[in-house]
Amino acid sequence: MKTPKRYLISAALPYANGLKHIGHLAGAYLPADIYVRYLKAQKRDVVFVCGSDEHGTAIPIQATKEGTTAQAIIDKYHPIIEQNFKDLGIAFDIYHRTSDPLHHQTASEFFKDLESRGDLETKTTEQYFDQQANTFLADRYIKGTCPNCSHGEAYGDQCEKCGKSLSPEELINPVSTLSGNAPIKKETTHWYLPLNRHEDFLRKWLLEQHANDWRPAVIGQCKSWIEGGLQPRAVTRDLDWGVKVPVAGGDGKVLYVWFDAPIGYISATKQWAINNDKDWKPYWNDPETKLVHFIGKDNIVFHCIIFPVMLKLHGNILPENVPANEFMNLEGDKMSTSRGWSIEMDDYINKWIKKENGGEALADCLRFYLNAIAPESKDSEFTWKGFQDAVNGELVSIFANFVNRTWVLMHKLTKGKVPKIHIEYLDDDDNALLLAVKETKEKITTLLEQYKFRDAQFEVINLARLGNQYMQKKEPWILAKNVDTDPTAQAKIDNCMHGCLQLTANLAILINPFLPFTAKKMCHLMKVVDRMLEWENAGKFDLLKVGYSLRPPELLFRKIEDEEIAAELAQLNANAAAKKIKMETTNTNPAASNADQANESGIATLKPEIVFDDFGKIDLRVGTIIEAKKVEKADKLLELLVDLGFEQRTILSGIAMHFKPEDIVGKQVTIVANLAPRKMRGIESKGMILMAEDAKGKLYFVSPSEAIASGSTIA
RNA sequence: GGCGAGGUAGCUCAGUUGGUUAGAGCACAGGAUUCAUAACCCUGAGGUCACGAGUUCAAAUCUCGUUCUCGCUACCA
Repeated sequence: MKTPKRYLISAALPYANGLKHIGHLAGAYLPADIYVRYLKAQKRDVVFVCGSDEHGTAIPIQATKEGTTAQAIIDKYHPIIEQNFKDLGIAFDIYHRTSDPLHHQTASEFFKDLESRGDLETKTTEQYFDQQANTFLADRYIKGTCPNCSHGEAYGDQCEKCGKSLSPEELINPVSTLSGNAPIKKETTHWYLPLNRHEDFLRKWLLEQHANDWRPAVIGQCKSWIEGGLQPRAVTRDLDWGVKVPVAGGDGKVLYVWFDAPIGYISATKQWAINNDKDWKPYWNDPETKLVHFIGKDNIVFHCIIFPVMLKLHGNILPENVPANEFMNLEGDKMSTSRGWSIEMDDYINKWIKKENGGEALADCLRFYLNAIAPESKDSEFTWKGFQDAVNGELVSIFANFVNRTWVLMHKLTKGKVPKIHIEYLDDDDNALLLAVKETKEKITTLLEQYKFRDAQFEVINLARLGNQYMQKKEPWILAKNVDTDPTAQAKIDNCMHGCLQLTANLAILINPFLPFTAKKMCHLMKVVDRMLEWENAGKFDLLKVGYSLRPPELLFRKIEDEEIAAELAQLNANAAAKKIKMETTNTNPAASNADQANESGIATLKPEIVFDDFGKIDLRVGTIIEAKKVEKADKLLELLVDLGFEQRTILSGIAMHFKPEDIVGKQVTIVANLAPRKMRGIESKGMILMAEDAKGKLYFVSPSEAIASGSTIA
């Protein structure tokens, strides 16, 4: 394979609305960092970009909630996240932010370019509008009951309780978070990216060219999208937080956050170029540049479908690969910051690294374990016990112990110096060791080029294991007892120690992409400069010069104690319990903890007052369910035949998860009889059945207290 | 409901185009050793490859069906 002229490596822009957890780290940042460190050791021309994603609707919402400004929020989290990455050895060449003027300018120009060439369409649709606040409501500004889990405070784009992605239309009882009023629908015009125009391109590029060299999950997901029929996607929103739409008619509108965020990779590159007096253009325009996006699986569609279309239209290069990782779970459950079930990078840093017995070594311990269980092909699971086992059992016992016993022996048996080689006593074991180092280097190189970081790291540990075996076989501590009687003993000791020392130097080079702090410390022990860590030096056995005296032994890592693990587990459970109580007391479902006062804070904010005439428009009737069956290909819909006395109608209701069809036949219910018909799943529904819902999401029919004639009016 | 990815030893995972007794690490058991952070080294035990059919001389691998987990997506008037 031809070596690319240069590389542009990106890691997903973290959203600057809070702390990021180790799942994020394992998903995108750590693999990206390993790859970049490897490339740099290969002396390749590479730029590693990242930055805070600071737009989107969640941030101003959060600001309102916390009584502060959007700017204050991003100004709070941007530096923390940036520092967290630094503390964990994630070495971006630039950590930029999308609120920077340079980014606004870059994103603006990008949009204008596409718009001027007719690559965007405009479309007028109805969107939720808050009359009191006189503004359109972005997804995040609408709250309501989650249709999936019945959580009372789901947002228009996602329910934070069950994590389901939503659209505002799906919410039950939508309410504006600005005024507390129910929103109305109003027309608005937006720009769209017509993905449907690029189906052929995507098919060819993804499904033909990259069918075999991209990860199956990535290709599978893309295929699913393409086969499902590509739709134009809105690229603007009615909002005032973000990059202003820079063309006529764009007043009061900003670029949709997903449109502007990936452009952040480009503006970050520009900023890097300015800082380093370089030209950014080849990194995004020259086909000889290899572009790789590191992301989590939730980002696949944006990076593999939408952004590539944007790049193609704008005349940029396309990603060579998008090695998306799956998710990392924690102790048997999904990681979630809002539920308190996660390990924040910031917490880990404060608890483990910035402690007396911590330090950079503990950063490498986390890197080691996260990479060892990286969810490269399927979801994986972080357990504190697993962390302890991996660190104590492999990193300390195999790797660090080899280095330590080498150092101790070297000081005991060869005066703390690199001994000379006695060629006449070299044997097959010595040759095998050298050969193994060379082979391992090749293996690791191949694995890294294939984004198989977990396997690559395993090979390094294996090489250290081989070192232990080599030393065990040579037994220099036994030979040392015979130095006086056996004239060859010292020579054999020298050869063994020489081999072990050169192996250590090689281990430092090979472990460097994964555990940079450790590699640095090993350089310190060996008294060599960092340049020794260049990849081309791996496989050489003359890295440490004969006669050179090295530093006294020093442990690379400490062991993780049982009590520390127990404390973390206790903390995790305490956090989750605390968050749970908080959620239950602050959200709309007090009944979960106090069933007697179910309406303490109300299921939803009271809707705005209406006049009697408004009410009079609604024709409520008593109906009797005479038939009920499940709608095919729908999980939640029941098709009901309801007798209204004067006629029988088909009414669809989303209650299939709560009631079995046979159990509700004969039930009398309240019907909105004059609601406009609506087609769902191909069946027309003429009316609506009223349901009451309790705090736990359980549904109840609203029925007359005694049997009454079907069709009776309700007022 | 549709689509995608998974289900392999107690745990975490490998298994290339179907080819002898299905691999590794951890954990476990036994042995050996003491230079080393009770570390290392050797040996061992362990799996109906989710389940059921089919294709084949031969299936963890290919086909179909069933089932479970995760993700995306549709349905809630």
